[in-house]
Amino acid sequence: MSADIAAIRQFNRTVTRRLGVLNEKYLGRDRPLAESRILFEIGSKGAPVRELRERLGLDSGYASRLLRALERKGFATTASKAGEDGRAKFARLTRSGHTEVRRLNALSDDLAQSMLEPLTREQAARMVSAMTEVDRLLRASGIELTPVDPRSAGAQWCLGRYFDELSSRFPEGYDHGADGATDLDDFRPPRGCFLVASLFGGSVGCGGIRTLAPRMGEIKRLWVSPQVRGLGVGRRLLEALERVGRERKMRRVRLDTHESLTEARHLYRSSGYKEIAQFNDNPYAHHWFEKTLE
Amino acid sequence: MSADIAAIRQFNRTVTRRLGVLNEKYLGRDRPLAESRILFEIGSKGAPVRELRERLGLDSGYASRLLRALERKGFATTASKAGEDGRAKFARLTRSGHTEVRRLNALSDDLAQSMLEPLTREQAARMVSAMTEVDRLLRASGIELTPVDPRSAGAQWCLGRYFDELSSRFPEGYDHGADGATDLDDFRPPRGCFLVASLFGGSVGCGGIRTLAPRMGEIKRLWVSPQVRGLGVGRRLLEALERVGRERKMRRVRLDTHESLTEARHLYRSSGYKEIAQFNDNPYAHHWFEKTLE
DNA sequence: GGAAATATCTGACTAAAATCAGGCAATGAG
DNA sequence: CTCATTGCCTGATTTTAGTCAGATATTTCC
Repeated sequence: MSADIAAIRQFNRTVTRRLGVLNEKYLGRDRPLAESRILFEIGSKGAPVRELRERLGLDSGYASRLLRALERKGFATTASKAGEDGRAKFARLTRSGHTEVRRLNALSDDLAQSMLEPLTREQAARMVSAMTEVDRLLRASGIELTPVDPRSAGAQWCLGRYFDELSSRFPEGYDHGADGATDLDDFRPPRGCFLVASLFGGSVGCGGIRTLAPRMGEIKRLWVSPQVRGLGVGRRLLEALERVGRERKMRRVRLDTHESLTEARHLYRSSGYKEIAQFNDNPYAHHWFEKTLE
Repeated sequence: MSADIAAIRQFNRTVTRRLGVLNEKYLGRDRPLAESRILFEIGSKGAPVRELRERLGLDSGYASRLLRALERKGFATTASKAGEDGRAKFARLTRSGHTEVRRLNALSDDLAQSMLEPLTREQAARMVSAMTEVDRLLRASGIELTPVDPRSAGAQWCLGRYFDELSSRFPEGYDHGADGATDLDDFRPPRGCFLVASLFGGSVGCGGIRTLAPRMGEIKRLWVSPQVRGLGVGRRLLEALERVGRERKMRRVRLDTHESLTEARHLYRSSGYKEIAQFNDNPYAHHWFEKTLE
């Protein structure tokens, strides 16, 4: 275990030295690195200022200043989107901003190339596959679960994605209205809890637990963003929700699922859930599960 | 290939975001990060100021300032070592500097721990082994070969290590004097060339080529530091020296080696060298090789 | 011994990164 | 309609990082 920690520290040292040097050399050449980073984050489709700040971990004043600098240089514009919250602003790249991002992308490619160059073909292949693995697992380990109000922006965003996905995966489609009007307040303390999984300031999953009856909980709305599937986020959410249930003195938790959601069914089975008889009249449920909490 | 580059860029993004945040959170809490880094580099045994500067890539003025700051805070002292070059200074930790480094080490361990924590046992094991691999190969790709004067500090340092190693590996020991006084000037242009391999500002390997006769070169002093063995540095040095030979219009290169240096012999064979009859009277040589340059 | 080179230090300076307090406009709850 | 909140902006200010041109002391080369 302590050998693991030594290995991670060694990795940390090497990587920050090597990437730090290269990043500055390639991307911070004639402009502050923070400006390049924010240009990247805006991306071709633009992004809400709010999100830029969160993703890069910037103070709102500082973020504003950087955007203003980009505006002065003619690389980006920010404006509030018509129809949406007029306070929130949205940053977009201008034409020359796009050009600039392409230039940065080319530099970034050179940077990557320069890391491969000195290696033999075999070493390069091994490095790339190890990097892919580290990237995957580092993202997994960077995901944090936070209890939030189910009406909060993050929770709402996840639920939106979740319902979209149900519509596209259920052969019969999905109508949120028909899904027995679930009261969001059920997922707020003290009757329940709603968790959001987040990575680098963005939401990548959610799940809620509510009280069905005394000592009996129900888990619903368990969703994991496609970009982080296979990293064990679903299981972490499930286990965290069960922990909440235990704290609330629940003895059993139930949940239901649609036939087409096979990964979910697999997750539930392997987490100790047993299939039981139908316990509700959810028109989209085909399987009903229950687990006794220790 | 372009997929490889995309993978590296993704790795770069994830890693700088994740490690950057954690490093600042853990190590830069109440002091500039550069100060923490320099404290680390001084280490428990102390270090020459020169080396600190090189390892961290700092301007001499800036390094001096940082050391002064640490001195003011009572964490380190710098003084010239008695008996050694009076211009060069040596930095040491004070008692409270040691305490501070221990504190930083503990934080660093926590940091590593925090990366493992959210993962399952299996994921953690995979991440650690992938990190070890990335670290190895990133160090390999960070190694640069530079032609230098064989009398330069870097070259001399490597040669010192090299001769030390010969003394400890040859059963009969090694006396540099007996090794047919090789003139260092032979390895300077235009008659020859001396390469040093360096990583993060430190020297980790070397090798030289000189002119034995018109159109005939000899490679000598090929050495790779134990800390970077197995990364292909020896082969890179050898190939670079051959390239120099080609540029100098040499048609063939020769070299000799001691019986006990089996890895070297393996390297030469697999690089296209053929064993030939004894061509010199080096008392420490048992095998003589030659390769025709294309 | 004198000139050139080396190793560090100092002062003056700049740029980048970041924080803080206050301000304004849009929004939402009551 | 009012008032607290939210999202962003501005000006003032600080900290961190880094550069550059000498200054000083020591060593090395001739």
